[in-house]
Formats: sequence, C-alpha cells, structure tokens
Amino acid sequence: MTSSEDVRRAVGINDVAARAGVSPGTVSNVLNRPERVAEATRLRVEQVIDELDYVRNSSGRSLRSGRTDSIGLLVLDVTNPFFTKVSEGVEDEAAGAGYPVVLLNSAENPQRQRRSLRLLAEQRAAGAVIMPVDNDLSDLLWLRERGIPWVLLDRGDVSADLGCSVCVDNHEGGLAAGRHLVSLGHERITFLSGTLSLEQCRTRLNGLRTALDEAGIDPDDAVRLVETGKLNAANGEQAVEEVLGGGPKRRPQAVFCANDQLALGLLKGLGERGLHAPGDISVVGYDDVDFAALVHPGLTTVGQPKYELGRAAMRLLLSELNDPGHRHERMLFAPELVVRGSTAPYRT
Amino acid sequence: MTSSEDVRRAVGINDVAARAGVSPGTVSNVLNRPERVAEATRLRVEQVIDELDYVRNSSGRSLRSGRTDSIGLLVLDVTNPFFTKVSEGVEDEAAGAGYPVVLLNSAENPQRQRRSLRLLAEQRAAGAVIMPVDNDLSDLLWLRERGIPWVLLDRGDVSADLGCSVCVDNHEGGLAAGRHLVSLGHERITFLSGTLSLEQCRTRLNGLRTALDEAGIDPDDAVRLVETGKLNAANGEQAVEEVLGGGPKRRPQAVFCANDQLALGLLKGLGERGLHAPGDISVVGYDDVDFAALVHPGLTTVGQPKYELGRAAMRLLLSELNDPGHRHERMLFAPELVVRGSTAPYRT
DNA sequence: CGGTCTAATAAAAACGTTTTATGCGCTTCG
DNA sequence: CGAAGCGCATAAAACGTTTTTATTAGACCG
Repeated sequence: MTSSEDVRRAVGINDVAARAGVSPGTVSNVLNRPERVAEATRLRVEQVIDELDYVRNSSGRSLRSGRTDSIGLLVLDVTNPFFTKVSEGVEDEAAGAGYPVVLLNSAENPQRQRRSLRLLAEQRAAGAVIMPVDNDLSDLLWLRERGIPWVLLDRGDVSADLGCSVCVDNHEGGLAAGRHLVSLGHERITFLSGTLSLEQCRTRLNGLRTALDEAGIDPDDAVRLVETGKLNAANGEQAVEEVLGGGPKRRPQAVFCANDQLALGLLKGLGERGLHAPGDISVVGYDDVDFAALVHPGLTTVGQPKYELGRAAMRLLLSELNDPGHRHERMLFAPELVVRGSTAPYRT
Repeated sequence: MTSSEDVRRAVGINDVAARAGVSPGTVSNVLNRPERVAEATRLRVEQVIDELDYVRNSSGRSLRSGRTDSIGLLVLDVTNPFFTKVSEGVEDEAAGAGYPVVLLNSAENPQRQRRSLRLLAEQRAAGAVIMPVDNDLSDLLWLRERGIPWVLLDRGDVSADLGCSVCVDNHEGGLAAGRHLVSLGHERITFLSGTLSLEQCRTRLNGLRTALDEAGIDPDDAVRLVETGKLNAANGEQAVEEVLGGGPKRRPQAVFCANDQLALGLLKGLGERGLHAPGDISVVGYDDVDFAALVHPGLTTVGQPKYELGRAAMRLLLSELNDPGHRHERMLFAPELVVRGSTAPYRT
C-alpha cells in the first residue's frame, strides 16, 4: 500500500551510502569531519545527499554521541520586552557558532521552570542560559550534575563556584534611581516590586534604600514597599490602589518600579484616576524597554544593556562548551539612568 | 578515576531494571503503559526510578519510536508583543495536553525560517505552529512530506487542502480601520506597511481601499503606500520622513499602520517633529497590543484575539496529531476596532 | 486431569547514527 | 628492499530506548 497518505520511509545515512557506493561511516564523516574524506568521495556523497534530500536524524546522532547541540534559553516571561531583547542577543551569538536555540518560558512559575529543566535533561541539551524564578538553585545543580552546563542571567548573588553568571549591577541601578529621586527632593518613595523572591527586586530595593541613607534620610521611614506578583503591566495598573493607599497625606511623592512593565501599568492606572506623572507623582522604571521612550511623558528608567547581556551570557556558555581551560566567571555590567519626563522636582 | 569533574555515567533504563529485578521492557512499560504492569511491580520500579533519579533519554526514545513529542512554534518576531501573546495561547493549550513547546524565531528572515524548519525536521518534531515569512510555502510542504504536520497562523489565503490555518480576517480589519477614518472625514490616507511579501500587509491594505471605494473615493488617488521592512517600532519612527514627504500640501490626513509597533514608532517620530496625533494627523494601528492602551493619546487600533488565536491553532494541531478522523480546517476570527485617542475628525 | 485462556513478564530485535579498530594500497625513508 | 608512515575507507560495535514475539505460571473449564 502506497497511498498518498503514506509517508515514504525516511532516507537514512545507509541509503545515501548505498547509492554513493561508500560505507555509512564515510557518509557520517562527510557530514561531520569533511576534511577526513577525499575530495572526490566527498563531492559524490554530497551530491547523493542532495538528490535523496537526506535529512539527518538527530535522535540517532545524539543517542550515539550522548549530546545534542541545542541550547536552552529559559526566560521568566516571554511577553516582557526585556527578555525578548536579551534573547535576541543570545540567539545571535549562538547562531554565529552554529548552535540552535530553543526558547522556554517559565512564566515566573517554579513548576514550569522545573518542567523546562527536566526537558533539557531528557533531551541532553548542550547547555542552557537561565533566568531563575527564585533563590532555590537545587534544580540547577541537579542539571549540572547531569552534565548540562548553564550560565545564569540576571542573578548577581551566585558564587562563581557554581557556574558563570551575567548580570547588571542591580544595587547600582537602584542607587542611581534613588539618588535621582532624592536630588529632586522626594522623601516619600514607594518601591513597587514584583515578588521579592526575585533577587533583582530585592537588590534594587536595597539600592534605593542606600541612596536615601546617603542623603541622611531614614529608609525605614521614607520607603514603602508594595509587592505585587508577576512583573507585568496588569499588576502595575492594579497596584495603583495600594500605591496611593493611606490617603493623600501619605501618598508617595515618587514611585520606583522594579521594571518598566509595572511602571507603564502604573502610569495607566494613575491616568485613569486623573493623576499624572510627573505633576502629581514621579515615576521611575527599570530596564529601559523600547516602549519606555514611546509613552508620554517618556519614562525615566534605569537602562540595562539587554542585547549585550544576552550575547555575553551566550559567549560564556560557548566558552564553557568548547574551551578546555574554561573557568567560571561573573560578569557585571553597569546600569545607566535614563532621565525622561516622568520625574520632576517635588513641589510642596 | 572518579574526580569530581567526572560526570557519573547516566543511569539508564537498564540500571533501573537490574536494581528492580525486572527486565528493561517492563521498566519501559511502567513509564509508557503503566496499566499493563502489575501493581506491585509498578510500585517497585517507580521506587527504584526515584532512588536512582532516573531521567529518560529522549534520544533513545525517539530514535526507536520515530517521533518526538515536542511542538515547534515559529514566530516572525519574538520581540513583538503580538507574537508573544499568541505564543502564550499556544503554550497553554499544549501544556494542557502534555506537549512541550519550543519557540523558534525567524525574525522575518527567510533564511532563518528555513534553518528552523530544518531543525524541526532533524528533530522529528511532532508538529508545528508556523507564521510564515512570505508566500513561498514550498519549505512547509517539504516539512509535511517528512511527516511533520503544521498549522498556519495569520495566513488567510492558504487552501485547507494543504493544512489547517487560523487567521483573523485581515480584509475586514483593514475595512474597519478605513471606514473609521472615512467617517472622520479623512480622504488622504497613507498606509504604512511592513514588507508586502507578508500577506497580512497586503490584505489589510486592500481592506482600506475597499472602505474608500465604498465611500465613493478613488483609492488610487486617496491612498499612498509607504513600505518599510520589518514591522517594528524603529522602522515606524524612521518612516516618518517618507510619510510626511511631499510637503505640507500632500501631507496625509491620516496614517493606517500595518501593526502597532509601526504605529507607536511613527507616533514617536511625529512627536520629535513637533507633530501630534490626532491634532495634526490621525494614526491607526493594528493588533491592539497591551502598549497601545498605555501611550498618550491611546492608540486607535484593530484588535485581534491574540491569545485565542494561539489556543485555536494549537487545538487544531492536537486534533491533527491525535484524532484519526481529522480534516483540515480554516478558522477565521473577527477583528474588532478599538477607538482611542489617536484618531479624530479631520479639520480643514 | 488435560487442555485452553489470560495476565504478567522476559528476551531480543530493531531504530539511525557515530566511533573505534582495522585494513589496504601507496609513498617515503633508513 | 623491507619497514614505517600516511591517507582513505570499511566493518562492526556501540548508544538507550520501544516494541514485537515468546515464555511462564496460574486460573478456569469440561
């Protein structure tokens, strides 16, 4: 039976070998170490590969070699432009070295992170670039025990004994934002955070507190914390209630948001209540996502070299994969305050 | 030698079998058809699996079975919120059925699309959800010949003979935008397009022209086309020059953009030249991305059920994978005009 | 009690590669 | 001139599963 529904049996390395009059091993060599095979044979085999439209079966390949060449990229939120920008960097760098990247989305959900890591283990991925959902690194160590190396992204607090990491100095970023607000005369500042199980949030908050401390202001008095869940615009918008809570007297003079998504959502929520930045309240974001420049007023924010972050992470991973003398490394980038229209001096 | 650098040999199904005192085949059955094995044996094997922390090797698995269970999702631009929203829908639906999703990014680049499809072929993916970069479907047919089925997303012009597709009616969307602009009195409208090799762009433009036709206005006179490359904000901003080109006399009264990214970029570019929507010019976007509501003025745009689009596509793919009586299907959703502040009546 | 049926497991044969050991025919050199 | 070396190719043995076929031990039945 050869109905049109039938998929004709896939052509394998053996079919190619037979047709080209060589052994399967030679075909494999043409594919993997062309320099080991004579010019003439190589050309002949390559032609047959084309004729038969042979496509390598990566299951067989990696079963034998114990390895895949695909790289996992595990992000916290695929809808967040920060992560997609980072992933562009990772992809470009990986593509340059011939590694395919598969993007996995944990959606800030530990369960899903776990499933994704397991998938990488089952598939014997070559390595991974990971932005972890929380402090619990045990699953990551588990992965490494299984021979799958990773580079951590956006986690500054992890020892280089465990693995490489690439990070932007979050304390410095929080500090820059804090200093900016202090210099504008703000003394009642709310930190609008995602879940504090994210190290980024905690450290940015600490930076803010340090800035106040520097200025002789007691952070415990000056800083109020509003903790939402995920770092998205919906949560920012929803948090406006709690941010403004406590009556006009206790209304913050400024809000520093853990990322731009929250900040943009917050701006919208404020607008719906007839409040506007910077007149009624100053707002600072974090990440300098493309959209931060598109809203009106432009969002003052702490910029991160997103694309470069991704490239650097991938470069470290490639080093670990290919360089025998590799040593784990912590790379720290500097954030950069981008002042736009959403912040202004405090008017009493 | 068992230095700490050494990865202890991975435990396989055979180790589990030995320790549990059963045959490898039985372990496989515990994993894949637990109902075929006696309760007591099952429990014993499961315990050993835990003890040894056995992780299935998917290479071996799929080599034997000829199939993987992972689903490819190929998007046009991973930084575009439209696609990430769609991908959430795909992921959620797939997760519900136990299929892992790997996200691949073609970046509107035919080369990269080709590489991604090849990767799916090499890995014998179970199936794919694809947003194609252009009209050339030959690579897709090639994939299907190899036994990998797909569902097309955002392509309304493909016959159901080839495969399932899910789409929002782009002509209807262009029409809605056009009618809106016409009703506001605009008669000189520029269509700011991505590359016209994207069917979406062409069809939306046609919808716009139909709207003018309906109103007794000659589209050839009224509509000017500005074609950029990729559908991102940078291109929108850059296009402002050409959009305004031709002097104030020929300046369009309104611009209809092929997607929100272009529109948002355009708004920014206009702002930098001291022009504002809707006072100086009306602007309409497409997609109703979250950010469209966050800019000021809010962006009038044609909304698409992004998340539902993704779910529907994945549902069709699951049907094709699991339902023996599957028939290809074209699903067409209806777009919805969302009027915000970026459009206003034309003032002579 | 011999026969048939069933449930549970075992044994062994794939799946498509890569890799290792080996062979063969030449050239080169001591 | 024999040995060693080299370039190229082959044969065969893995890799870790799944699946098909066979085997066993009871249970059931006439």
